[in-house]
Amino acid sequence: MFSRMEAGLRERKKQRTEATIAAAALDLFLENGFEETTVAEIAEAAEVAPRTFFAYFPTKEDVVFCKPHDGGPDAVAERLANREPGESAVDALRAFILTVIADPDFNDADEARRRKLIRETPALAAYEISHVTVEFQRILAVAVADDLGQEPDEMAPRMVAAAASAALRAMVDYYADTDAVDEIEPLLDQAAGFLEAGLASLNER
Amino acid sequence: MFSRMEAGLRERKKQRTEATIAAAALDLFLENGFEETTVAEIAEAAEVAPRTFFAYFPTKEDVVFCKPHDGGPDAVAERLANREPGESAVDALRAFILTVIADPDFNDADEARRRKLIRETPALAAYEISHVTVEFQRILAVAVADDLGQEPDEMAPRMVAAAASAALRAMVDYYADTDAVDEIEPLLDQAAGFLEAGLASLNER
DNA sequence: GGTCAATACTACAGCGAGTGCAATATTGCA
DNA sequence: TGCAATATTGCACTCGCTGTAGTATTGACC
Repeated sequence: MFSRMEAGLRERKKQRTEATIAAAALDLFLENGFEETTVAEIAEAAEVAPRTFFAYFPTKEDVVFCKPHDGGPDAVAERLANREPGESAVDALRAFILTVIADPDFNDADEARRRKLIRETPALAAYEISHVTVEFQRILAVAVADDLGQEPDEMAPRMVAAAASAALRAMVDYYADTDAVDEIEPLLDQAAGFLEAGLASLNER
Repeated sequence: MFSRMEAGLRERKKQRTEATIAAAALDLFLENGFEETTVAEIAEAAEVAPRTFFAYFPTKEDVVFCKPHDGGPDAVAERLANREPGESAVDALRAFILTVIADPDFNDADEARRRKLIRETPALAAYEISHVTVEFQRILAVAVADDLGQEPDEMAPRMVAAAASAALRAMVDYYADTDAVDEIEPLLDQAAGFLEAGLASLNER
């Protein structure tokens, strides 16, 4: 009755079903491609009715972005919110990214293939850029606004957050394109320096 | 026979049909919303068969982005390519934007409603961000690479281009949100300053 | 252990976007 | 006028996704 049951059988089974569907979907996507895989096929592989897929995931795209790992929005937000008083938002972000890419989960082979799939599938790239990125910008804007002593909905924080988000994305893409001929840390330093310098210019007014 | 006929009757009629479909679509979108409007309805309004719609536009979204006006990709590319030797890419971009927003076409009421529709329709915003923006970044990267004496596919130009694109988008969104309580020119100056300062930091290495 | 309500699952019917294909109408040119 | 190119259409189909209503499972309480 109380909704605060630690883990009812029902709840656990739902989670297992969700995980099964997600795993089946990812397998098929990686094997045959995202567009080439049909929801009916995923359902069959997961041994559920096609209709059930949509009880767990609102769209076919969502199943690729349901992972709570690799520094989801909440993790960044927390790291930025709890940063040391002297630490700038950009520094905190830089530090956070370093911890994320050092995480074994991030360097996992399946995780790498998943990111590759997203990058190479227009529909997934579009989804990520217009869902994940927007949320990311909102979080960044809050931290930057704090640094600047402004509100998050003012021009400067939003602009810096947008630029930072785009710069990081460009960095990741570059890293992926060049297949790690460069190390990522200097790239990150460049990006951080770029942002800090821009921020300083905004502060000078 | 030669494809260099100035304007065959056939060609002109095709253009007219395309314009008719686009106009009918825009009208319906603005009246009833993008999602609420069906391709069948558009076709009916334009007096063509539903199938014909897809002979002119690959998707329902494309019909919103077929305008050659408001500084399409080619116009920016040309302005950046033909800039004065002393003029930086960011300066040229800044100047270009000023001419665009001064253009009567840009301040046209229908054009404003079209941009509003795009901003407020998730599917259209996603389309724009993942088609228009990507192209825009490519163009910017070329110009920035020129300034930096690097290749367009290197890290710094791509990052700056991505940041610039995002910063400008943030600026436009801010401008739209606040409904022009601020003037746009100071905002543009802020954005340009931000980018120049960041660029300088990349150059110092 | 049996009963009952909540809820997870499923089948079915249907909508809208988008495509391939073959038939038909229109157009430009000889 | 007649012919070839091409524009337009109708049709049948796939796929993502939704509403609805019926069935099965589950957990709590007796």
